[in-house]
Amino acid sequence: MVTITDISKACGVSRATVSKALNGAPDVSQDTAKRVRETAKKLGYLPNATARALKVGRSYNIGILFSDTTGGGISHEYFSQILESVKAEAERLGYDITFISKDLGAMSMDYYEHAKYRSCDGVVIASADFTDPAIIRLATSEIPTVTLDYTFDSRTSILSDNVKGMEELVHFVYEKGHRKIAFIHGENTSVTQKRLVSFRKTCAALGIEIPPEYICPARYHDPKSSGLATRELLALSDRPTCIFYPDDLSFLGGLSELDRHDISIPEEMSVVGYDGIPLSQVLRPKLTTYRQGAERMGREAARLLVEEIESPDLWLPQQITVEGELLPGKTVRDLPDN
Amino acid sequence: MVTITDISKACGVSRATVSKALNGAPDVSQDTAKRVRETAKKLGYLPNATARALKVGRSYNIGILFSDTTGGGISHEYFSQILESVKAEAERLGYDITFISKDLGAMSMDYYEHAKYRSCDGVVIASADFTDPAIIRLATSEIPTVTLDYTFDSRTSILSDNVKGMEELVHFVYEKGHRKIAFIHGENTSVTQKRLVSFRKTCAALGIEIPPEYICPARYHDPKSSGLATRELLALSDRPTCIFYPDDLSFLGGLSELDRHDISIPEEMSVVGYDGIPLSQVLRPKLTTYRQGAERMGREAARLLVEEIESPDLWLPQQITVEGELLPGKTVRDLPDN
DNA sequence: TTGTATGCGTTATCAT
DNA sequence: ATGATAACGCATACAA
Repeated sequence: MVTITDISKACGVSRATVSKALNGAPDVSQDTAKRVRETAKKLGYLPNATARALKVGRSYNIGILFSDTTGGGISHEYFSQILESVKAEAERLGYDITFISKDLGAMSMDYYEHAKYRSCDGVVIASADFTDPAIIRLATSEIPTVTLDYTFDSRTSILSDNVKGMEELVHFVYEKGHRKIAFIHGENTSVTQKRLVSFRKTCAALGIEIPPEYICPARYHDPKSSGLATRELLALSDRPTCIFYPDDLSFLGGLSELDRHDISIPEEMSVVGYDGIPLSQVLRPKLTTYRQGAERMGREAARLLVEEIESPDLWLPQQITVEGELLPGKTVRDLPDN
Repeated sequence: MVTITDISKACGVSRATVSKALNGAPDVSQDTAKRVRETAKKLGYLPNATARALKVGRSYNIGILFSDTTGGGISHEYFSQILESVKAEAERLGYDITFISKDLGAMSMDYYEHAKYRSCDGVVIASADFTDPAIIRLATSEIPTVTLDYTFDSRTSILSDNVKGMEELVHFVYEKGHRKIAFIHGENTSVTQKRLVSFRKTCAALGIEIPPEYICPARYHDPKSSGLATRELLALSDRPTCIFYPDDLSFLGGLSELDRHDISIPEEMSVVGYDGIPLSQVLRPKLTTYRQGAERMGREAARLLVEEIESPDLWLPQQITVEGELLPGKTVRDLPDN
């Protein structure tokens, strides 16, 4: 391994001077600076991020946290898109990405400890159970964090615009003539609350009354539970004409159930998803859904985290809301009357 | 930050003793060991991976490389599954995962330099253009590497069993009575070569003759190019009865094209994919395809890499082939005669 | 069994 | 403009 010592010997200057020259310090002559840079290149010198981190107390390394509890793992397209955009933006800003998890090998540590252990300059919490004490510990620690789809006090967060998304979807199906709309929702999280309230509020504003049995609980990214909810909805004496699913993947559970009852989409039942993952637009008929701005969310998360890391004195927590886009699809039928 | 110095003061012993006690060295009394561990816990001590890495020359950090050139990005399900399993196994063994890329911030470096810069103990090359000089440099360097779906000389690699996969698919459609089988293949890589040769060999063994115009070039994970290839196949005077696609995603391009010609699957055209990503089993009709053992591939890659890192003297390069599984699906029609 | 001393590669402070 | 020195936190060879 080539170190600054090697360069200093080759150039006949001290290690301090080499370090300065390499970092563009002003108090070194043009001559030596040039000579140092050239020999560094010639010898194939690479800075050692580990040594530098130890010395300067900054690792230029940010953690990213995906806990798998709610099916929010990396392989879900929404999250893999976020991962990809966080990674791209962080790298653009000179930071590497490392995964933060519980229990590394034999050592048992929680998220906070893992992040400290690796000297992460900050952490993006991309998918997690925000009631988990380990998550709370990290998010309320001295380590800069940015959360996605959840806000901690005095912390930066990036929020998908669930209120607007739900509004647009409800308006869309309303325009098509639907008045009997059922809503299958995910676990009780802040995201769910926002969507549910927005759903109710928009319906109320449009003068639609939603009977309680039209609101069914299920779990995110779990087709099976949405299938069960669908079955219950189909058993009602007064069936809805349109069903909202917690997310695109969950709709697949509903799809199987509707198949089993020989109910065709959208002729006999209209359906709506959420997320707008690529899969949804490949189904036939194309799913009517709302695409979340995952790419931009990841980018903003990385950008704001690095801002906080690099200018802590100028930093203020902020909540950024990222709008999505309605994908009309073909799964909502035009109702003749109403 | 709590360091071993803090513990040594609190316990009234030297830092060396603390270090030994914490690492379970034999030459420290039960008493002090216990006292040290307890105060460490009480003070909330966490080892500093950076300092340790600098000292011992091991970072317990492995790099993972996804270059996006062939659509092999993280958000493709095959690769996100690999990422997830590499991560899980590495963490089980006490290693963290860092992404390796080109060009970190202002610094321009290649993959090898990035890995050195971060002191990675090894790198898993999961998806890459293996003709890229930067990849070759990394894979032939002194850094331990494991490659997926490509073999470098005297290096460990994990290979999906493309020969067997293609064999099984050809036999499957042969049993269904198909004799006129077209094959759309991806870019010219070693994977493509294996699949193509296996396709030809299996057909020959079954006594099927494949006219040259039944073999069409396209690109992996690029529905558009497979759509074009499909169009050409449909324009032939003697159409095939079954089309093999380079991968499940590419099949979607063929699907659009078949739609445009009002050709129904499988009644008027049978089709076969490759990869067996979850998406393929959600399509209707379910796609006939071959699922690669992505989860196991990632696990083996991490396991063998760590073996090489930890026991370089006992290490020998090896090629591990991971079998997949045929998913019958519903897109291959039973031909009445033949 | 415990402690002293040293160095990993780098940067920062302070002389020169 | 340059260099000597120390320090970041840790682990280890060696002395006590």
